[in-house]
Amino acid sequence: MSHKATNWAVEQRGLKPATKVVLWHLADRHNREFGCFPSQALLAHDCEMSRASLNNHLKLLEERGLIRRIQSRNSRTFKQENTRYLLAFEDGFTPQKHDDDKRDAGPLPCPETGHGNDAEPVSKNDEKPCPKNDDSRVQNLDTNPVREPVTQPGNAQARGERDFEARSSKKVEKLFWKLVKDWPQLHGMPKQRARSVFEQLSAEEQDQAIAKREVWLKLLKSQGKDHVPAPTTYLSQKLWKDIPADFDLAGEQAAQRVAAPFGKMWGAIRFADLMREPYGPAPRFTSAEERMVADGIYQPAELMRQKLVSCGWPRVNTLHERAIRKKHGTTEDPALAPLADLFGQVGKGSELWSAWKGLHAERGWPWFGEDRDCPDWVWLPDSPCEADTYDSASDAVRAAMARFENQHASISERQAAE
DNA sequence: TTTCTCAGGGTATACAGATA
DNA sequence: TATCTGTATACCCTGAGAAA
Repeated sequence: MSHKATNWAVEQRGLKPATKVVLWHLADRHNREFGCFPSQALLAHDCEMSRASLNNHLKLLEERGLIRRIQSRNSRTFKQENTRYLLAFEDGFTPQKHDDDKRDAGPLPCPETGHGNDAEPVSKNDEKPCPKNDDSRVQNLDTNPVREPVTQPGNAQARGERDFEARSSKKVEKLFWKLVKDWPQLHGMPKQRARSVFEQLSAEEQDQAIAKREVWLKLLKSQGKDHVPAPTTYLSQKLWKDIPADFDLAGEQAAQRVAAPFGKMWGAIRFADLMREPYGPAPRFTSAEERMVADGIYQPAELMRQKLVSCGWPRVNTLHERAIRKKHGTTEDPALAPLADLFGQVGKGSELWSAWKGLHAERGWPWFGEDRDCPDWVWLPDSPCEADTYDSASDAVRAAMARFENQHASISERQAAE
């Protein structure tokens, strides 16, 4: 998550609430180093809307010039990959041109100008779809350009033949097998194409590809990615060049270690976030909710409280989501290590478990324990004394929380002083 | 070897409910 | 009552992998 991105998204004005939710979740998925590549299924789940609705909002955002979609295909398999979403605050962003731009689309929504141009209806219902529409991939299927697989790097000619003439084919073969040996998920797969691409690289690039392989694999792991691209992709796209300059094995171990889901460090990061005041998008009542409040079905304070639980701490919700749906953890924060030491395991369904659930409800915090995929044992703050020395599980939980809060406060003070 | 299903991406259309 | 909005469904592409 990038705070710059989410802050930027929150500041945008003149968008429909649902569209803003989509923008906010896109920003939430944005990574400063690697950009924004969420699948539509994930985004739709995040935004609690169907994929079709999501696409409508994405289109609106694109028309507003707030995002730009860049589709890509795997150079080896031609399979469509996750679309990259460029956000308008990113360096080098240029909005996608649309036919709609020919009309006066009005000012872009921004903090300075306030609302955009409302003179035109948002609905496009009166614009009948046209088979000639260039924007429609459905209507132009037969003309969709299909790129041939990348078999030669684009700069091969410019580089000249000198580099790979300098190495004997035997040496190149030896180096190639060194590279692909033990490559994850490659057992039994044909490697001729990868070798062909490898041979096209300069000697220097071949050495770099081999030298950077392990660091690149660690980088993928630290990003929580299950899939490891094939050697062909690694070589043809020269993916080792995407490794951030400050990312190395030592650094990765120190700063990029992944905190296991529901573990001590994961819990410390989660509770540290809950120590903040709610910071998600300000909840608003829908018109239906306003009517229910007016009819006395809901108390406004209670309804607002429920909404805060679901959107007050977006990072915590993302942690839950990733942990439960994908079994992914999060990047460790070494500064919180002392907090992680305060944690102990709590069994699902135990008295302590119920007490923790109660404390979450009391404080209006999101709780993850109801999900059926939640593990049977989860690390939660431990009480200073044995649990049976307290009058009740609730007292033990309060004591554990108090100790955590004290420790968290001193860490925050120390960080502020530094 | 062929066929089918799935998963990734997208748009078009009809419909129901909400709103002005 | 017309218009807007969100959703479901249908349809299209690609390649991978399983089954026949």
